[in-house]
Amino acid sequence: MVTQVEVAKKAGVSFITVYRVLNNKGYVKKETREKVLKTVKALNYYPNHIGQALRKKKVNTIGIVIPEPPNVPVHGMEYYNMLMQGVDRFAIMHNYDILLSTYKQNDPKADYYRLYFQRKVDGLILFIPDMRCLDMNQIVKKKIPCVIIGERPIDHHISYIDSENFDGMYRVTEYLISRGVKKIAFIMGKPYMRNTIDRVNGFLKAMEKNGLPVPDYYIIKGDYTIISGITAMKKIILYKELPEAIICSNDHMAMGVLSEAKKAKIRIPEDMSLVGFDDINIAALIDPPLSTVRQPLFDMGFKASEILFKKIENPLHDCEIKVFPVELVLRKSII
Amino acid sequence: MVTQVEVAKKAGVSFITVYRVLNNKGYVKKETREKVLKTVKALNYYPNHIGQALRKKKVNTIGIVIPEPPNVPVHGMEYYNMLMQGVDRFAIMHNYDILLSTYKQNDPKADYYRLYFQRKVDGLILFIPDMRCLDMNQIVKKKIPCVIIGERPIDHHISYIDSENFDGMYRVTEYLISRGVKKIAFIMGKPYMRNTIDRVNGFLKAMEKNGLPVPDYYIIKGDYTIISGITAMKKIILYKELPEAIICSNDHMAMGVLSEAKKAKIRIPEDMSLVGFDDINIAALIDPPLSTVRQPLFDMGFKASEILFKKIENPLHDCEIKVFPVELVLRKSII
DNA sequence: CTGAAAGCGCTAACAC
DNA sequence: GTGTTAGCGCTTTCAG
Repeated sequence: MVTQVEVAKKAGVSFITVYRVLNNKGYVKKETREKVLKTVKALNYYPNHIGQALRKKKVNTIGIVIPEPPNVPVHGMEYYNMLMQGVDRFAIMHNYDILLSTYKQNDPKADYYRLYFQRKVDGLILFIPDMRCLDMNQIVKKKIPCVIIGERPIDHHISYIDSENFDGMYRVTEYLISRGVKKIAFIMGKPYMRNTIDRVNGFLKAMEKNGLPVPDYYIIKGDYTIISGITAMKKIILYKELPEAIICSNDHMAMGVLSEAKKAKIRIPEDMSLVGFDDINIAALIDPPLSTVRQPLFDMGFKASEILFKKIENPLHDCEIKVFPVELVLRKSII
Repeated sequence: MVTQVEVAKKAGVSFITVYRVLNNKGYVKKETREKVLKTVKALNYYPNHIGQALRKKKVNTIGIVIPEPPNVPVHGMEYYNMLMQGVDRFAIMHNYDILLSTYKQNDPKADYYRLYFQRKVDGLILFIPDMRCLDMNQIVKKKIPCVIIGERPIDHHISYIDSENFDGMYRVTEYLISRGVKKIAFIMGKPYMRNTIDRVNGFLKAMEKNGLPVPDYYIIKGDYTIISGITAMKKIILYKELPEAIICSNDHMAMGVLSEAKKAKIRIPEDMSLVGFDDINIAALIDPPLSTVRQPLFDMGFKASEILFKKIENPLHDCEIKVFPVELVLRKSII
């Protein structure tokens, strides 16, 4: 392995000079500097990150904690990728790398903080953590630099990023109503997730405000997977009367509904309007293109990265909370 | 930060005893062992990975090198995710973590090996690297533990994983021919990629073997993006006569073709059959569901991880090459 | 302008 | 059974 010392030997100087040249610290004679740089190139020397890290107590690495890919039914991998892009972009700009850590969903033994305690990372970004299993006290007690995306811890000493789930559903429901739609069914996501609650409440609020009744059987359970959309639609088809619209808590379930509707020769949007949430890439490509609510995922990831970065560089930095606005994306699945 | 020494102090032993307990090395009295374990728990001590790494010259981390997500037109993020799942599964089983590194496509200055030279990782898996910019001599000269997925270096001292691209296209073409289809157009991927060449050759071989002519204008350029599928289809529509089938080098382009076909009121499969490659998740969900060729992506990632692991644990381990068979997935887009 | 020496947390060879 | 000591590659303080 090529070390400072080796470079120094070859260049006929002491290792400290090598250090100074590479870190622009202290004065080094021009010729010496050039000689050093030449040997660095010649030997293909890279500063050993482990040595640096041990000394500086900083590894310049961010940990992203994410459910195991096979169990990513929540919004699909695409959702996570978009967030990750944002995180990565900011991280690269500030010389951080990204370490990936997956955990099994609903596993009470999942060790969300391992990478931090091991000092493999300087801080963590948790993507939609399973709040039933996450011990959030640790974050505060152990002062773990940490940002949560997609959930909202009650503890006000924890930074998080989310989007206006309530508002998005509220607005898209209002839009449907403005188009004359009255009988609207709603398919929910996993019941223990905060965004599930917010989304259904946004829907209910809009209905209530417009004096529209929502019978119990118009609120159908789901779990964010395509298959749960299919199941829900099967149930709905059995109703005496089709709703005029179905709003789904995410795009995946809307796709399940759509495929089941096609089987049953129910035309979208002629017979029934359909709405999703998230605006995953496929949403624009299916037939008919899906109306949905877009979250600024890239920006959310980017911001999370930024907050975490500040916290790492300055542990006294206050925790930050940022809730991003969402955007209605109206496509042909709505009359 | 909690260190071995602190644990030792609290437990009233020397740090080496702590080390022994945690690593099951040498003999430690039962009572001492228990006392140590208790303090480890009490203090929430985790061995500092950086200290270990410096000493053992091993970071237990695998680097995955991947094009920047925004520029992942090749097969879409989904493709990479599936590979990643496989890599991750094996890695976790052997106590490795995964560090992500992105590079800009077609950037001659992209530093593919940085993470390794910095000792942030013990080895690298390159996902479909841009062979125009990759200096492969380095892998051999610097003995970088490395596995390439989706490309085939000519140098026989480099491990790689790929799938039977030629065979897949050959078989799917033969299948079409067996269904009575004769006039088949083919949309190519990026010209500098090995799998592009293999796929088009598989197609040509099947056509040739069956004595079917392929006029030049039936081989259309593309670059694996949806948009290039759209462009290609626009061109095809202008032909005097529609081909009886279009085979695309990947599913994304097939989706582009499909959406353009719908606009032009060309029915799939009644007016024209359509075939993709990869079997990304959406393929089964679009209308009509897309016939395609599936690569065992998870297994490919898993195997890559395994080969890399062997190479890291034993640098003398021979390089390995594994080409996975593919599977025809016949759906309704074919007559 | 350049260098010597100490120490980050851990492991491993060697004493007691 | 338990402890001492040296050293991994780097940074930093203090000398010259």
